[in-house]
Amino acid sequence: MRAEAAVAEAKTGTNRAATLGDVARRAGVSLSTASKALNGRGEVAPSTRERVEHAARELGFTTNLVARSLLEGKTGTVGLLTSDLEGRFVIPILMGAEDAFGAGQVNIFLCDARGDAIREQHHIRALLNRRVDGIIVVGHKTNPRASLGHRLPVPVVYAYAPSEDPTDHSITPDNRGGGRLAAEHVLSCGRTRIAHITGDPAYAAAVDRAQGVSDALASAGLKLVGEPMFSVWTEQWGRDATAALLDSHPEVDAIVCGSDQIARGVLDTLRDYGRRIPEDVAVIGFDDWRALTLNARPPLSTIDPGLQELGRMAARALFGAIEAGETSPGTSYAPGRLVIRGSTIATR
Amino acid sequence: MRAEAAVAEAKTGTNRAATLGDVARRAGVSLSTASKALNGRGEVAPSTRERVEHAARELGFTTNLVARSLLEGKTGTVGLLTSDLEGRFVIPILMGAEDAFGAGQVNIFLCDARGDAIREQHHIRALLNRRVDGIIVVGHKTNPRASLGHRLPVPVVYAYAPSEDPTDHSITPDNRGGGRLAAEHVLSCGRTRIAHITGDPAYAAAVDRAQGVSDALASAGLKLVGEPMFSVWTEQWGRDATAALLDSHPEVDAIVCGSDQIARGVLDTLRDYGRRIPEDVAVIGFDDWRALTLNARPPLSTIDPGLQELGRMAARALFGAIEAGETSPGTSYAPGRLVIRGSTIATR
DNA sequence: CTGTTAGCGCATTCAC
DNA sequence: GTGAATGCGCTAACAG
Repeated sequence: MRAEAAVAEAKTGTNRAATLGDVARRAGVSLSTASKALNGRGEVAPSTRERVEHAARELGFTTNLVARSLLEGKTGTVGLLTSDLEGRFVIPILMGAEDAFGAGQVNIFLCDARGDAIREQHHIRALLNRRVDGIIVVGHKTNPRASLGHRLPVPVVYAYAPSEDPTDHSITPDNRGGGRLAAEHVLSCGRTRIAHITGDPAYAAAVDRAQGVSDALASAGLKLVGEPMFSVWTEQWGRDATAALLDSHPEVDAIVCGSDQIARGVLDTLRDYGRRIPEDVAVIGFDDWRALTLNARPPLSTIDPGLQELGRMAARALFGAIEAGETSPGTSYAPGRLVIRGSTIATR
Repeated sequence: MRAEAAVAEAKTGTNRAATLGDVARRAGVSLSTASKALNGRGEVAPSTRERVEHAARELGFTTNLVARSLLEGKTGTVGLLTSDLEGRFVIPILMGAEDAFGAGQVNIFLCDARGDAIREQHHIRALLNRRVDGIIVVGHKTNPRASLGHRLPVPVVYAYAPSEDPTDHSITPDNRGGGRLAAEHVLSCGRTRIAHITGDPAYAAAVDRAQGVSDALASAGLKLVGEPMFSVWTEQWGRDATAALLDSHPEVDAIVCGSDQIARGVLDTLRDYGRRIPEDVAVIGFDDWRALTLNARPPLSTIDPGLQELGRMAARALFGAIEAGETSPGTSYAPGRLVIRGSTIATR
């Protein structure tokens, strides 16, 4: 028998956890008085409250939220449905949501659909059967995704990947703004011959960031050196693309990258070709993936997409929707933030 | 009013979700018959079962697990308490646990204590109040951690970081075995002048892996070139350590690294010094952090610590303990796996 | 101020 | 085969 069970048995005469009834009996009051005393509702004589609290402490009583949930019709839980946990984007969002909720006594059910629609449906069913108060759907790309529809009995907020349905509430990173920030930064460093190497054009993130870069250059009356170079999100591509770029446009003095991984590859090839960073060529990444940026040579300037804040925003939006009984439609954008390191401004 | 509420109202005459009572009424049977019909318990006439199922479908009835939990005294939920979500170790473990449980209709509450003991206590309280059936505690280092004690009313399994208390049930990576695997591999490649560069000696993982490396060399009648080099878990240290190593022991023909990050730094310095990899020096990492290993030049051989499997083991252990009513004491080790890539065996 | 009563939604006896 | 009654643990009216 587990130790606690023994304790409970010794104290209550049974081997189950103490209930409010046990507390009431021990304190010599009724159930409802005990309830009021512990929850601070209604008028209870200070002396009784004290007695009840004492009894509760002695029995190790903790209120059964399952029972309370059944009664109140709200559970104080939400589901977080992700399509791939492996992706590193989900985690900061999850952390943000966790801490926005954490304060408010909400607990999160985590479900990973592994990118499979069937499994997603299955999880939604399970969450609804558990009577979660709301659901956050986190995608792994910023491309709009299918809506869960409006037939669900609880509010839904879409994070990272916005819903295709504009009447849903979505929160997604401001990639276009982030691209603009990156380009404006290298412009402000006096660079004028700027190239852009980025990832898979099937990702909205790649396209949006590239657009932001173009916007910034256009505002400065400039154009990109060559065309934006789209391919895959890897260091390898960063290396290869840079070699090609130096061949065709040796005059380049800054490279804005679509991701930190690509930027790492870019740095490698620049070194191999004897270009000094940032003196000859400035490099800036995107994502602020610390494991990559902090250890680069030199440390990589980048755009922090603010995912944790995005998670907080999602949690707050969902919370508001739960209170209000419905979500407000529309897409919000989580702002990115420029992080300057040695790859754009020389350290000394 | 949300769409679903409207639906429910149209169908049941109220704006709440359909209950078993609604189904029973609509099917013209009693509550208990409806229950039996839907759960396949007891003897129910095929025709009435059909009628009940039909009614349930029409009303969009889904059984309320909160009510069932209250009744059965089990919730089918478990808590996963982690001390830092940022660390990349937690995620695969979480995934493993999710999928081991997923099949069995168990849902996971995720809690991040951010490495703070107060917050940890707070989360434990919350989880117990929600009447989880068990808890998995995931640490971010493999150093033994404080036990939650045996006074909890539910079983606890410790994953990654084992409990200090040997009567708890813990599952942790076999780092010593992993170190051995790594060293045996480079030995099998014909290397004999082997060095070890690794991370923070305050981490049991560093010490255990180093021990495994020594074990393997000793079995082969060899000794490490120089002493194991301990410092921090960064690429920067990998680079610096390698430079020092090549200075003091230019004859080195293999470097076993304590992590993939360190290995990446090692590769960089070897290149800078003109050593060919793997012809002149073989390099092997640890962790199989794909973002780092696959994009290294050449791709990095490494040890996959099997964290997802560790997560599954933890989930199964917890599940067993829940059924049995108590955990079996002891520490199990999740085995690592050698992953061979181009940094130890030349590709062609 | 305190106690009695009535459910929340469901599964399970036990009679019929 | 089916249904009425009971209770899981709790809170919220109400009555005393």
